[in-house]
Amino acid sequence: MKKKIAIHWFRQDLRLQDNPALYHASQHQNVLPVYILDDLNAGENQMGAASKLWLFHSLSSLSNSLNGKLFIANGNPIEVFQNLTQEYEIEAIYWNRCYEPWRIKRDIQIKEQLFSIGIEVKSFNGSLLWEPWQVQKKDGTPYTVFTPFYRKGCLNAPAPRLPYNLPEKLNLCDISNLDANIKKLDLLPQIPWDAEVIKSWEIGEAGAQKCLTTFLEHGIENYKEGRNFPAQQSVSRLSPYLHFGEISPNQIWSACMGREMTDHMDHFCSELGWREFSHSLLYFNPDITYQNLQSKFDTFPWNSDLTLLTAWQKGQTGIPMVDAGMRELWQTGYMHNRVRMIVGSFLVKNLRLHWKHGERWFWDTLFDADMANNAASWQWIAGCGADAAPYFRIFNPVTQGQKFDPKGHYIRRFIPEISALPDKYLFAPWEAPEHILQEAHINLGKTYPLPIVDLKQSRINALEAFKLLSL
DNA sequence: TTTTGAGTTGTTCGA
DNA sequence: GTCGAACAACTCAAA
Repeated sequence: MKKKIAIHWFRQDLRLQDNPALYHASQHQNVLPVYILDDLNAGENQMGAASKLWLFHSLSSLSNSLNGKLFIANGNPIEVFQNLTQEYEIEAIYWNRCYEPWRIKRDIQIKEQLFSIGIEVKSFNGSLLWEPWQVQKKDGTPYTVFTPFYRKGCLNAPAPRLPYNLPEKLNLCDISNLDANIKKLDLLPQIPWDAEVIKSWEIGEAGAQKCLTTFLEHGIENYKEGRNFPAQQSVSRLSPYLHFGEISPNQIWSACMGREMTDHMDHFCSELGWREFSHSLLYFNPDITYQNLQSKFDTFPWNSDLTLLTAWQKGQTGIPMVDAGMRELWQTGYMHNRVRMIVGSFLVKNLRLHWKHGERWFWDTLFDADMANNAASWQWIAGCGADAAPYFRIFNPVTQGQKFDPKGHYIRRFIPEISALPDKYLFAPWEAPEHILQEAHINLGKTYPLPIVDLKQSRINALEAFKLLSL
């Protein structure tokens, strides 16, 4: 006699708490939790190296929480399910919805095919505060500007649901040939660069909860201003956990609503609103990962000098604030939000390289790489995205450094070779007199690069090029 | 249909 | 050093 089984398909919801699909699946007699690495359908969108590393540890953590009873597979999900249905009596498959275009397309097909062989599929919202189709303008079309999207659209819509409790019972299947070996997914890098990078993170559901608690106890009190200073501990760093679903936005939202509503809290909540906005943009414009949202940018004269790109990627541009950011990314799999804007503006406007190069690099190196956030944010900084701001907003990495890293803690942490420079020259070493450089043991062009581009001239050039677009 | 107010995050220059 | 203006013009969203 075969046991009746419901599958919970884990995707971007690697948690047990507040997991709507898992909660409902748990009401079946037996639950088989499954994770499938699907590089096949992902194609060009398959996870980058940093994401895969995070996933490895996140799955290990999840598998532990499930007493090792997580079924792991590598391949085409429909084939995995077909194989499982041949061996076991699968009653239903549960999952929480994903919103990347390729996943939507795939999931629709899977749902149809499973339906045709008599298996029920139930999907839930486990990743967004509001479904994209729930937040629309009065005329039924999607918002394209953040502020009305969030203030009018989201905040006037029904409040986000409260978090689900843990399933009261969860009878995990003891299937005989359970393949729970995460190693076979080949997620870890060939060259072992990972040990150092994951040091600053506690990956998994418990780590996500700690991260939230720490932020609400220490970071939120000065969030509105403090979030601009990369050397301060004022941002939540919840983004990778949110991407993989080790925590849900509803858990965060609900924790925020349970506290005093200050300006700081309001600002933090609006950042969750930005996440919703990015997902809405991607949902209604599925090609924003490669297509300018504003088509007038299609004729923009991008630079094609890829040696500049390499210097940017390696944190060797000779402009400390930019290099510090790029090295933080490489060394930690993360970059502070303020610095993301600085390095992004620099790539697109000063080096005038296509935003797509930045999008791809971030996709490969960020732990929190997320298709919606990444594409929407790169288009935003490039000026071709959903942005009401003027084209002449070009960040000056020197000014930004002086303003937001005034003591140079951030720069010195990531660029030790110039750490002996006095603050006055730290942000623009090329302006330092020779004797100051000598005292700091710096030989520009040898121990630290000369700037690969003239900030002032490249700004003027970019303004010219952008002006031509609006003609 | 027309009108109105407003739009994440900046920089530079000159008083 | 500090402050306000200029940098342009457009489109969005709602009344």
